[in-house]
Amino acid sequence: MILNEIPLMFSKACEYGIRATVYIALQSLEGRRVSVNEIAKEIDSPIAFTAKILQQLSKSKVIHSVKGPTGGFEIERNNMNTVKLSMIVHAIDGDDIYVGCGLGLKECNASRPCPLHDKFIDIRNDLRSMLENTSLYELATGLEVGLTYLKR
Amino acid sequence: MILNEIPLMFSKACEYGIRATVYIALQSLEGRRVSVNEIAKEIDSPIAFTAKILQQLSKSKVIHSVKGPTGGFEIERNNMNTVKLSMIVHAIDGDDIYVGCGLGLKECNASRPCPLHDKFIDIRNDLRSMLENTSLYELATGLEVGLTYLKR
DNA sequence: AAAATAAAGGACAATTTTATCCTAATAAAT
DNA sequence: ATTTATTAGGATAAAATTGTCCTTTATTTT
Repeated sequence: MILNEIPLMFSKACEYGIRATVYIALQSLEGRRVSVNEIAKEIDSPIAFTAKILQQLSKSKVIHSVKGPTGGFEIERNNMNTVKLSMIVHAIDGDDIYVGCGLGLKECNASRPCPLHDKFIDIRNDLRSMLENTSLYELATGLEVGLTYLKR
Repeated sequence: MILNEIPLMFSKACEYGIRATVYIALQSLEGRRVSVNEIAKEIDSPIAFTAKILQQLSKSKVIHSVKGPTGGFEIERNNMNTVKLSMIVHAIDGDDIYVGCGLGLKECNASRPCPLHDKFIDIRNDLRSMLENTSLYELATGLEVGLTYLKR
């Protein structure tokens, strides 16, 4: 009898956001613009909720949107290298990953640390550098080559 | 405008659970049994919610409870070495930290990985070994010596 | 035995996150 | 110009998590 089912690292919104963005990047590499409907189908996510997240990513300039027929979402080839995972996470989940205390203390720092402070710093730094060093291009090309998947 | 405020690693329940358990361990080292009321006050958590979490930890044998006057929660000195952080987390949040996919895919493994699979494995392994190797005794003594804090 | 104290547990309320639905705005195609 | 396809955005609903309250059970003290 467990109290919670916690997401591993990201919120559901962020999981969908990352998967959607990677899918958009992949299709943009082929010169295709994609609609919310297609995205939701291809990454197996709830359509309307995904639309909200894409709205947010569009406002944050992570992806680009075009209205009307032939419209949809896309990412410029150039941006795929500059857009890092950290930007997607930041746009949706904020920066708690960078600043929050693992035990939820408001004031937790080197001079007044929680019991896990030092141990968390190491793991968080690893997570942060992973997020900051992983580009959209890298993720999209892995998909393109058929090495990775976005569904199931 | 951010969609979510996600907890860094653990649910609120788990944060309270860890803080409470460390506090109980600290007091048990002094031979004191402590009540929910005292615990909630000392770790600055909601009383009734904390009581629920302690119930859960008691059922999972992480802590020991005694009813009636002079009752309360305690942890045997011996158990402080065998009880690792991982057990507390497991009792409250389950084992998603160990098994879940970072992008929320149901089927994500070496032969059918999500785009972040490999990168996540490294971080998760670090997190797991930290949780499995950190004993309650270690955390409690840090507090005892006044090096760490459970409030604010 | 009765009173008092503390955990256990059930019911429920508040908040947050996830998710849906509908209308408005925009822009292309006809 | 009208129709059509698509994103933007507001309102609201559902589900999960967090939090409270009250009653029951166990145990000690008087």
